[in-house]
Amino acid sequence: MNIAEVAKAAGLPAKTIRYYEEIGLIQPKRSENGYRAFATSDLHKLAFVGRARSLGFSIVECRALLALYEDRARASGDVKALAVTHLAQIRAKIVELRAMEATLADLVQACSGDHRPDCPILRGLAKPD
Amino acid sequence: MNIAEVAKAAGLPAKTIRYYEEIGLIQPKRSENGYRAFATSDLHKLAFVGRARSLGFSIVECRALLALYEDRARASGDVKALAVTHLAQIRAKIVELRAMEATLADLVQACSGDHRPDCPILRGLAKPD
DNA sequence: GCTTGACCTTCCCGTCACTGGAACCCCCAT
DNA sequence: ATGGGGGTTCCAGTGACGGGAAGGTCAAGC
Repeated sequence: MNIAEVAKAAGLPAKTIRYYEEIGLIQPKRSENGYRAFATSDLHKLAFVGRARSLGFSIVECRALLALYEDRARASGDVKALAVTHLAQIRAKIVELRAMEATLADLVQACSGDHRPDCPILRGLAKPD
Repeated sequence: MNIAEVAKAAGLPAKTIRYYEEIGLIQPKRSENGYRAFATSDLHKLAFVGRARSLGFSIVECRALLALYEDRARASGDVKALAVTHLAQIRAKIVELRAMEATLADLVQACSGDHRPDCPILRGLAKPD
């Protein structure tokens, strides 16, 4: 398979696939003409990484997950530990965003939003309270 | 005021303040010895930007907010429009993260997390379902 | 056989908002 | 004079790509 076909099948841009090769996530063979020649296993890995990325795992985490995926002697506890840590990060981020949302929603709600210059949003940003 | 004092008062690292000067958010004067000499108005702007950043506004948005903050003839509607747009982005991000959280929590919940290799998390990442 | 256009390659720069570090200058106290 | 704690500039790196240039390759149509 050439890169465009794999890109379509894995749902990733070709640029991203080249990048993943560059950082060593996959090692596709090369045809005589220099084109990347992807095996089915490469496609599986790319789809795997794509899904992990869409769940917010970093590239470093994806690399670890991929290693576990490839390791038939893995312990599921190792996978779960990674996932649990990442889940905690997601939840922390949600808490952070919800705090921003609450503050901002209050400010927006207090602002008349007309042509006059008086603005509770700017006042809120200008003063610590 | 020198940079360390302003950094403490504004709650920003000195490095960040230098960066904000570099990109033109502030224009502190210079003392004869070449040190930055911050006015009270510089401190206010930095604190303002710091709070806007902590609400997730990008630097570009902060620049716009700062311009409105400085403009006595502003319309509060312009400020509100910026804030509303940003609020929508925050909410979209929360929705995205909650979807990740739900999927990941399901996978984690299904995984025994022991020494055995069978792992629903890896299976979930490997297959589109 | 030649051209055209779609594909592929590498390489380099830009993104965003900083952060770390090197190398050097300035000021004050001992 | 020396030491330490400021300050300064400049350069490189972060994460995960994306855009675009310059050029090689392939299949189809004329």
